[in-house]
Amino acid sequence: MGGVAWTEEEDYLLKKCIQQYGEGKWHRIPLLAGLNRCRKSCRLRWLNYLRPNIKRGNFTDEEVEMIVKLHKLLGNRWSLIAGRLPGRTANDVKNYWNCHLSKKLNAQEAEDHRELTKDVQVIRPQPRNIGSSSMKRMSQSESPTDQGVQQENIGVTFDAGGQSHNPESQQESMYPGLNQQGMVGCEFPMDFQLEGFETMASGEGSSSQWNWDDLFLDMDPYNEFSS
DNA sequence: AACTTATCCAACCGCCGCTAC
DNA sequence: AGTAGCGGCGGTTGGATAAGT
Repeated sequence: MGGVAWTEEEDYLLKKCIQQYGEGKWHRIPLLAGLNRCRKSCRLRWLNYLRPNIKRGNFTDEEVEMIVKLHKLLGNRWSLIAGRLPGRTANDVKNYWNCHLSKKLNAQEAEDHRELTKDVQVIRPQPRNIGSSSMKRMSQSESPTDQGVQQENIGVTFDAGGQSHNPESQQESMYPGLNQQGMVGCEFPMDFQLEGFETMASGEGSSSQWNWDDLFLDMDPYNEFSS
C-alpha cells in the first residue's frame, strides 16, 4: 500500500471517536482517539473506509455510465462525481477511472479518431498573412492551438484533440454542446447547457466565475441523463 | 513451481481556498 | 495586509495480489 496500513484497533478507535465527537475537527481526532496518525489520514480513513453506507464491490453499468458522463462535463472533479453516486467515495471513483475507464476511453478515442480520419484528407493550417485587425483579435483570445484552429474557408473546426466538427451539422454531433471555441460540451439537455455555456462562450464571464457546485445542486443526473 | 509483469486500491503528499486572528 | 491553521481535493505512490510465462 501507499503507506502504513490501518489496523483493526486503529479503525475501532477512530470509529468510536467519531461516533462520540462527530465528524469534523479533524485536527483533534488523533489526540482524542489516541491515534498516532495525522488529521488527514484519519479523515481519509473515515471517508473512504469506515463511514457507514459505503458501497463496496464492482461498479454497476449505470454507475460507470454516470461516471463517464460526469467526467466529460466536470473533468477530474472526483468528489463532485462521487457525490452523485450514493455510497461511492471520491477515491473509489478516481481509482476506478484510472484503472479501467481512462485506458478504455483512450483506446476508444484513438479508434474513433482513426475511423474519422480514415478517408479524410487532413487539411493542415497554412501560413497566411494576417492583417493588423486580425492580429488584434487573436491577441484578445486564447491561443488558437490551445482551443482549436479555425479553418475559416471550409467551415470546419479542429479541436486540440484533432477531431473535426462542422458547426452546421453540430446537432447531429456526438457532442451537441461543443461550441465554436472548442469548449468540450456534453450530452445534457440543451436547456440546462445554455444557461452556463452560452455565457462562457460569449465572453460575458470567465470560467473562473463559474461555480460548478451551484450548477449541480438542483440537478439529478440519474433522471436528466436517462430521459 | 518459480519468476516476471500487470492490475488494483489504500494511503500519503502537496496544494488550494477559506477563516480567524 | 499578512499569516497560520484548517478542511478538502486531486495526483501519485507502492504494497498486495492476480495473471501470464
